[in-house]
Amino acid sequence: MIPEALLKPYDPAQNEEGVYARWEKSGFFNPDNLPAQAGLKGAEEPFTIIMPPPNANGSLHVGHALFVTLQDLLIRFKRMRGFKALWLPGADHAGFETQLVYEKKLEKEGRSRFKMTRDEFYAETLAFTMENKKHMEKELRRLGASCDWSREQFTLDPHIIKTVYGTFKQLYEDGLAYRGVRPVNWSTKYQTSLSDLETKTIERNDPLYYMKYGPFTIATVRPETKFGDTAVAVNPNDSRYQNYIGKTIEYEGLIGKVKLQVVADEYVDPAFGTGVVKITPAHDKNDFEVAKRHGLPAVEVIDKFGKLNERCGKYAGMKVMEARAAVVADLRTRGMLEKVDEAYTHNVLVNYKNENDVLEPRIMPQWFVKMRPLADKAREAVESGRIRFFPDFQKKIFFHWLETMEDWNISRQIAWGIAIPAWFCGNPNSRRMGFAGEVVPQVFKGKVATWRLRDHGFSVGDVVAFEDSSARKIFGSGKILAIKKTTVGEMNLQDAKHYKTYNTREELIAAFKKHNPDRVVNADTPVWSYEYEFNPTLSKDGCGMIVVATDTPALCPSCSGSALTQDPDTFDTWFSSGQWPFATLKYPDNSDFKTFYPTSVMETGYDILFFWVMRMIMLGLYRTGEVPFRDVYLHGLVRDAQRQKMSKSKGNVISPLAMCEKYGTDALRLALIMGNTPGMDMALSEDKIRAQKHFANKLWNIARFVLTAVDGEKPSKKPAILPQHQEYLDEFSATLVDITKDLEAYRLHLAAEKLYHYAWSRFADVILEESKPTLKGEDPAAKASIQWTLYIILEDLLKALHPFAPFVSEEIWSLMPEHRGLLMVEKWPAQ
RNA sequence: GCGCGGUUAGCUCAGUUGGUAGAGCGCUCGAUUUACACUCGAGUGGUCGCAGGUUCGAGUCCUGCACCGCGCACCA
Repeated sequence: MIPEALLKPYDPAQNEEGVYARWEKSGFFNPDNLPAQAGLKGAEEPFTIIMPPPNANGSLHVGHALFVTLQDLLIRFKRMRGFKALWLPGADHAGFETQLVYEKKLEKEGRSRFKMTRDEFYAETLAFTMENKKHMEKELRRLGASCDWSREQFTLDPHIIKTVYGTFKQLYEDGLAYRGVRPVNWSTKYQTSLSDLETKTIERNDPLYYMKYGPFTIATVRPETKFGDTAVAVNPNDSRYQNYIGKTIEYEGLIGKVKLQVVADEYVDPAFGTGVVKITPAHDKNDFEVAKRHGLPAVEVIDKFGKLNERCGKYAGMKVMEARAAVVADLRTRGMLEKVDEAYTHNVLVNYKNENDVLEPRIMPQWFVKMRPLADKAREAVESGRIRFFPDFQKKIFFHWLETMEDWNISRQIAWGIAIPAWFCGNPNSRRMGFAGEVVPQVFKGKVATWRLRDHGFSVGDVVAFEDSSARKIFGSGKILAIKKTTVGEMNLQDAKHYKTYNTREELIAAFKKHNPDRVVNADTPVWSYEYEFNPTLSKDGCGMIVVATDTPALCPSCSGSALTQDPDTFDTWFSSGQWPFATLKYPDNSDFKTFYPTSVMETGYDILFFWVMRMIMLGLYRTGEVPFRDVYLHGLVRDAQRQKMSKSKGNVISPLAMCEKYGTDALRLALIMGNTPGMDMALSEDKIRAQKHFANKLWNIARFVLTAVDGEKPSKKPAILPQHQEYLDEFSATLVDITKDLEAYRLHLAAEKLYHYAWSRFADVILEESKPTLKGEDPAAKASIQWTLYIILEDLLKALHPFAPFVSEEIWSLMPEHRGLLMVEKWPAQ
């Protein structure tokens, strides 16, 4: 008998939910339950994919559908090949991004996070996120994700946080995480710093102002920062300005007398503007670098709200653009504005999530992770082939990035995230400096020499904390008595006790170099010498100790038991998600970690190669000593039929769930696989999805035809097979071997296309047609031969198609005679 | 500026190691008591961006150029 269901047309929307429920109920998504059935390898060899946790702040988009399709394809394929296949799902709290989404929601309701307490805001965002997480999980099921829900993780789960804390503590103790005062990308709108990756540059038109600076004219787009100038710079080879180098210029500025040193630096392009640059180290990254090279102080003039501060005289309190207009107007009245180039185009740094949020470079105390040592190991892992990239060319982009990378700012001033496990004794911004000499339990006077810019800005009379050279231990506090500038060449060898006592200048220079390998040190390197009075108990404001711990420490271990204040900042979400592979597997002791790590494949979009993949490689290698995954498969972006980026505002968004309802999940999945080359963007149109719905229907009808041909019975034993039919079987076997090779080599699109063409153009259009006369004919031997052949091919075809079109294949399988088990755990039909 | 891709049929794209140019959609003509009209058959349509080179043979390998896209770094 032919199953009645098969006689009706195929209706994916009606079948799919039931099929998914059967899979989930079977427990086979959990690799621990996989049967050691005949022919399987006993499900012992692991195959692991950690799912990139979708942001739990909205609906799944077609990009999510793509990764679900690709990863589910790989997992189902390996599961059928007998592997202990684990696909571990998760959800991401997505720190800054979710905060933006939630703030937008608040804005619509006429509310603002700045009018809420931090805890209120956190609680509301958490509730919002957990609600979205539920939807998200439902949608993943709708897409057919055969992931192990029993192992699902959320980025704010307590054990994840514990792992993240452990990594941070280790980085801190190894000197790779440090609290530094360096320029960061500051968002005045959202009141947080952002990592370099969270920024983008956009082209903008701003007037270029030519202003008088004493004897010079200087071109700038930011005249309002002039109050933070600490020098002017020229190119050392610029003949026009040779006489000024090293001199100090003096002139009457807008808010009083200005004295600026003239320095020579290669950074200055003599061909641009007038060849003279104002140096504003506190509000420009390049200027900061120049300042570092020449030992110039950094003077902050813009506060965290983007307003000019008290150093700016009558301009204090004005916002940047307002101040710019005022300064320009005043310069003009006083004849200090030479000209204005209105048609000047340059690039400005903005928030990558909001182009209207122009970022302000500011020097702030933040947490940084030293990239160089981690990057070198990551590079080695890829160069040696321990991590492979698919497609291979993506690794060149990866290498290029590793070369140009700067230290990673991992602290965010946002509420929605994992709190940083650092505690300050006293003011978190209390200033610290290196310590000279031995620790002695009594008051004494001494000298310390340092050239690190982070130690700048001290004045006589300041109370500072003294730390050891590893910047981890605080000895006590001191009061600065005098500050003197000198150079390494002029330094008294005994003054440099901070770095030990040296016999020769070469030894001293070598020690400086060792202390900071990133920097060129020679006899001209500027050094500050601080005379101080050290007092181990002097502690007006706590001792300044920073405690990094995985559990909340009680009291400061350094000074006499002062209370500690936790760092109010949170981690960059990528710092925690960078640890996702080993954190989700519960490093280091859980059996999951031991079984499934290193994982097999990391499948994700090339757009987060740097944000995520690179960080996982670096942090995974650092924490576990092993690569987090062996293969990286990078897919491209899904664009619309005209290759335009999909966006709500353009109205060209294809909603994956709507497509599932309309054409079936299999159709959507097939459309996302076929014609999608690894690492390249793809164009997706509704037409393409519709075409794949036709394919699913074709399969349904193939099954109906074959089952009709065998009268609904499985042929009981193999008859003598006619040579022509044997050819059909051999040809199909060869196709399956070919497809298997494609899948193993991540040529997923080719595998799908070959199966499609075999099923449709070969099996249906030729073999089934050719079989018709035999089936109707009078030769029982030939009939038995073709019946057996058709049935076997259909079985294997369904198995091979299952990873690509899991729903329709499983549904047909369930309608086949004598099939009790699930197709998803059948043995793959080729070696 | 540095780096990475792309350029193949009207459109969107495949083409794994060099061996007679492919798919889907579209278009034209035809078929029909059919497993399937969500169908079948036939056809239309390409000097594979340009110029050289290697080779018996190049869409595929090498060199140069052009255009498009992306990433990084950016001139105040």
